[in-house]
Amino acid sequence: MAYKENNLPDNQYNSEEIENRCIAFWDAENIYAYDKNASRENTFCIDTPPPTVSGSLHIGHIFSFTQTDITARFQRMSGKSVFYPIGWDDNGLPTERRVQNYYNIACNPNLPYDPDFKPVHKEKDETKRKEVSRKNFIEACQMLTQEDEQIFEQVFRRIGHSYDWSLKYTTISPEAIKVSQKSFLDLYAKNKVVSIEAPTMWDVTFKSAVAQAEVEDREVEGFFHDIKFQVQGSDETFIISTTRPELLPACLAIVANPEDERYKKLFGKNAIVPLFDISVPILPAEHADKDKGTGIMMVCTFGDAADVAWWKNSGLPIKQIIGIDGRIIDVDYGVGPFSSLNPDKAKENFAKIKGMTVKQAKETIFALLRQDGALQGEPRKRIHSVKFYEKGSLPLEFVSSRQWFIKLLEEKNRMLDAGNKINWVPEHMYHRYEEWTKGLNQDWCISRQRFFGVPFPVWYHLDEKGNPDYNNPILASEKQLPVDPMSDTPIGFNEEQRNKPNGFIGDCDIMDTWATSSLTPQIAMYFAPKNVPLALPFDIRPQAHDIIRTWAFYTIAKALLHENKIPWKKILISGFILDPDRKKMSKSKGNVVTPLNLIEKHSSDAVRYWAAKARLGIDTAFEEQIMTQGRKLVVKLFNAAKFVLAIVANSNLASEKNYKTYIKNDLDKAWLAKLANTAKNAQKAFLNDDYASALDLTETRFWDFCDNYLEIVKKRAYSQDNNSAVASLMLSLDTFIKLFAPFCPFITEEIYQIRSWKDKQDISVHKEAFPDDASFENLVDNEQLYDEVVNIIAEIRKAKTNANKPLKTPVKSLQIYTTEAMKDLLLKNQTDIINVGQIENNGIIYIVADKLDVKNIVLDMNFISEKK
RNA sequence: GGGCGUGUAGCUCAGGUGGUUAGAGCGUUACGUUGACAUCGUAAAGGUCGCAGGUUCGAGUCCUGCCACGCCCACCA
Repeated sequence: MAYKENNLPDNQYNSEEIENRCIAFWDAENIYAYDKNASRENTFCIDTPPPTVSGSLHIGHIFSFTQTDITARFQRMSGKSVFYPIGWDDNGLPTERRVQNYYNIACNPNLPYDPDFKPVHKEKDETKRKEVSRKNFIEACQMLTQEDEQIFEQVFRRIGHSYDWSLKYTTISPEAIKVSQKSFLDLYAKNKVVSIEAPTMWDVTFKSAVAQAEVEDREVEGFFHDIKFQVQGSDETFIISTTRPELLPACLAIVANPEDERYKKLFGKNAIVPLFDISVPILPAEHADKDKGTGIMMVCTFGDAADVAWWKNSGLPIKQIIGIDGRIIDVDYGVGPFSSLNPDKAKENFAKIKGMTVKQAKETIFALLRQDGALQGEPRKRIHSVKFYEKGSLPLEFVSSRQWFIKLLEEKNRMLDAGNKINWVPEHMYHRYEEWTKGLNQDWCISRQRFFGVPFPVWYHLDEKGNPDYNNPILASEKQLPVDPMSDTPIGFNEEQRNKPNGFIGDCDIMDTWATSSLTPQIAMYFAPKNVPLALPFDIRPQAHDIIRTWAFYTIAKALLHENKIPWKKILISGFILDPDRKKMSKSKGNVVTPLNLIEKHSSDAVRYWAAKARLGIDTAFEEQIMTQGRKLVVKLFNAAKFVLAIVANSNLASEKNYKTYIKNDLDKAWLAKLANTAKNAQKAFLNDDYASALDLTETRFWDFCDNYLEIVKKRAYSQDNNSAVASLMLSLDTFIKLFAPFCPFITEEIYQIRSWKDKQDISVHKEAFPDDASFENLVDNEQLYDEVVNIIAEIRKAKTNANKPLKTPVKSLQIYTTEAMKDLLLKNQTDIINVGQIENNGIIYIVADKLDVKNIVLDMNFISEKK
């Protein structure tokens, strides 16, 4: 397709027009298509982060994704076939939460499917959420994510990311589900995944298990309650300080440090739990700290991870009183673990908290303790940190349930090895990975009691009484994938046998979203054309540092367990965008500076410039002024190009493709030597993953071009003998648009397309080779000449400015001190100096010296600018 | 408590292997507008390079200690 009807430069820079033109052109010409015929060595594979589609795009996304795009574009210009897929991570809890709020619905898996239900967006709906079936809920999730994904795609296209959109995937797509389920089956076959019933960290709001990596600590206000316990069969008492009095009925035992003299005498005896009169043993335990609280504590099922750890070795029964919804469940005080010495009293007190939330139960128990006289003094306030699910609002509880776990604890050393083989940029980010891996203390819980995600490809036999046999799951065969055990039937059964004795049930859980996202390289390859030379390890994984312990860690784990390989050779860690107060930028403020607003205000190229200015791994404060600076650069590029094109149009070389042969002038060659150096250094910086330096170098040289070189050759370019100057300007412009192309793909493409010396082979600047030494062969010489001329001109300008005179004020005379060798060269090329400095005939006196100096500049003080 | 990072001009940031008067952009001030410039250019002011020691002929750069800030992890009755 033709890039533009009329290839003349526009009068003014119009970012939106150029952006729309480029996007349509790139799309039509498939500029960024992955070349499947390239060999693996000639392919650059990127494991792109699939953004979570659960709301709006944040400026932080634009920041880091653009940095990756710059790298991709450089690699493409270096001759690589770039495998640059994009996907949307749409499965998982964030999506469910957004869907619940957006449509004001909630999933109730017990309801039947309603084919007529259509979700409608509800703005600030205060009414109770409408309950819908699992299938209706999943459909609502699909509907909203598709809408969100279109918006994401528009923004990513507008900012000029060079993905191959034909490789687009979503993590909830049947194909991704297939890859993810296959991964599960492979791990099962390798005995790396198990289902066990055990106390697990549990979010009561989302009613789901969570993994260690999704947990964060938060400082909350709590109260120490001092509670008096009586030793059974004696008058002795002791005080326990606890922040969780509501767990009193779940108390299993009392423990103190074995070395604690105060309590040694109690070991072997029993204590009476107040209010419930349950007799519990008093035991020594290493994890009890003499100096904390009163030195003696209760172990409950389950107050925290220490309780879980201790319980595992204790042989004592579980007393679970907190249900999956965070409310107190019913228990029997007559028999079993809750047996009370005074069942009526226990039942009466327990009835008062049954069904309550943890918070309500805490208050009720507090009041009961006070009434009972077991409470000593007033509760004491304390700030302590408590574990939360990162997306939750209530503290995590430990709830015993059956969950699938990937056995990562036994892989710690191999995980450390694998991490070590990967090149971390910046290097110190490896420490985060290392520390997290070393500190791992639980296997990876991958089951979630949610709905919108990848189902486990698993069913269970039901025995004659209808009880499931979890130890011998029925696995889907690979040919069946993707499979939903809640609607698909296992091989060898018919649907009639579902939920019937001697029949089967489906596993109703779904997988942790990371269980699928950790397969992004495999998913991307699955979506690629068949029989292409793609394989692990990919070349790079770009990502931010907050998800090293999740995305990076889990992806490394999967590649290791499945293929015994590292997933990528290099991981590039981007920094964060911070608020001006240096906190991580909040979503609320993100509303003010949405990516699209910024693009419209400053242009895509300018926003990209802003992203490119930041170094990898470094958090930076958001500063919009950098986009303003970027826009100035883009406008300058546009204007300089227009100027050069106008000069070329008036020359003999207007459509001369082989213009380079006309470059003969010493000063032009000296300038080109500077430019060639810049290209070489920019390339070096790129190869070092330092795109920011590449931009700095290019930008500096470009302003030098505008401020100095263009001014120097202007007169000569308009003169009769102008071929060398014009050709040099052509080469300079061609070089600059290639150097800037990875950063500013729009303006550079625009200039590339409207050049008069473009021919049929010139498809796109983004298909051109990045400038190297060969581009300047035999065209560079004596760069020192250029430096000297620029210095001389600077001195002349300074003299004029200091005299408060216009720059076109004529110079009557000046003395140039320079070396013997340079003197001849300057003399030979002095026309340019005379032109730009407005120096009168025979005004320059050369004096041989050790180094350059300019002295005794005499201005024509009678000169008056015409305008005044 | 452990680990990592950062601290350079009013602001945002650059400153391989230690080497002459420490840089850029923005902002401020003054002047100008030269054949492209929704402007652009020229120039000026502005820094005890967090603090204190040490190594060295020489330290923003290397070493030690301290301070401040940020992030990650662990503990948390």
